[in-house]
Amino acid sequence: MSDLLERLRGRGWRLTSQRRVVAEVLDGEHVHLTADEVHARATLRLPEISRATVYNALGELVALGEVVEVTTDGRAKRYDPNAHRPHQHLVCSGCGLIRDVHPDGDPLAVLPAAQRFGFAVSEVEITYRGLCPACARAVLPPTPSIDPGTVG
Amino acid sequence: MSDLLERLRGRGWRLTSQRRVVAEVLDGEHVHLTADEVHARATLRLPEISRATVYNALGELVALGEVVEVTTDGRAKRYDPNAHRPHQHLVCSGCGLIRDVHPDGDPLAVLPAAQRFGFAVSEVEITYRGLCPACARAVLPPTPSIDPGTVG
DNA sequence: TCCTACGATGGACTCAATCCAAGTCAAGAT
DNA sequence: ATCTTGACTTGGATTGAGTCCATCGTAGGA
Repeated sequence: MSDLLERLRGRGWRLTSQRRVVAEVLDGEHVHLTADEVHARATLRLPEISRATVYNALGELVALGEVVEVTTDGRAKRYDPNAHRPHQHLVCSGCGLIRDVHPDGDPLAVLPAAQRFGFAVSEVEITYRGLCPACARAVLPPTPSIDPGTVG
Repeated sequence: MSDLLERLRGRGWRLTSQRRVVAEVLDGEHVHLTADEVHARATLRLPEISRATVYNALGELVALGEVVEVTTDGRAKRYDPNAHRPHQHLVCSGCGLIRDVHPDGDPLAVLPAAQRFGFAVSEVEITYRGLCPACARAVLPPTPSIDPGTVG
C-alpha cells in the first residue's frame, strides 16, 4: 500500500490526506466497493471528505492504472484495486458477491479472426454468473429428492 | 417479428399498440439501442408513447427472455433482441459501436473448478474491446512508418 | 515561512431509471 | 355489438449515480 502511495508520488501525484484515505480504503483482496461505499469508509477516518473528492481520487487512480472499474450490474460502478494482476469476475446472481477469478488460457484467443470484423481487439472483460454456496443453500430445499407435497 | 408478437400473446402478454411498437423497433441484427433510443424511434410511430411505458415493455421483454440487457459502458443499458442465439459482444473503444460475436468453444469451460469457489456457475458475459476499422484509421497516421516530424 | 498552483468542498445540476395515482383500453363475457 | 374489469399507459415526481463549478484550503517547492 505504501508502495502504491510512493509510486503515485513519484509520478507527480500530489499526496493529500483525502487521497491517502481513498487509497487505503481500497487496499486488499477481493475488494469491489462502490464510490459511495468508499466514501462511507473514508468518512470514518476523515469525517469531512466530500463525495466529489472521492470521485476525483477514484477517477485518477483509474487513469493511472492502479484501480479498475467494474460494472457487474446496471447500478453503481465498483472499484477494484487488483489492477496489476489480470483477472476476471465471478458474481453471485443472488447476493451480488464478487470474487476475482483466473480462467485458463488467453481469453482473447477464443475469438477467431473472422469474428473480429476488422477490429484491433486488445481487451476482454468476462463476468461469470451463478449462485454462491450460501445463496444456493437458501434456494434449494434441504432434502430436494422428497416432494414437499407428500410430507406432513 | 410477428412470430414474436404471436408467441408473446400466447404467453398471455396483452398486446397493446405501445408494446407492439417497442417490439418492432427492436427488430433486427446487431441492434443495441438504449431505452431512450427505443423511445425516440417508437415516438415516430406513436407520438404519445411515454418513457415509462417503454421502460415497462423493455423490462417485460427481458423477463420473458426475448431481449437481453447489455451494459458495455457505465452509462445507459442497451437492449439486444438477439436473445435466442447465445453470443458475446465486441465494442469499439473509440465510437462505442457494438457487434455480436461468437467465440470458439464453451466460454464456461475455461473456468476451472478450483476457480469457482463453490459457485454453481451458469452464465458468462464477455465483452471484447478494441478499435473498429474506422476509429483505427482516425487514430493512426496514414503512413505510420514515416515520422511526421521529418515530413514537409 | 511564504507563495501559488493544484486539490477539496458542497451545492446545483445532469442523466438514467423507477414510482405512483389517475385515466385508458384490450379482450373475454354477455 | 356492447359491457366490464383488471391490466396497461401516462406524465410528473422522485431516486440514485455521477459530474460540474465557484470558492476556499493546502502541499510542497523557493
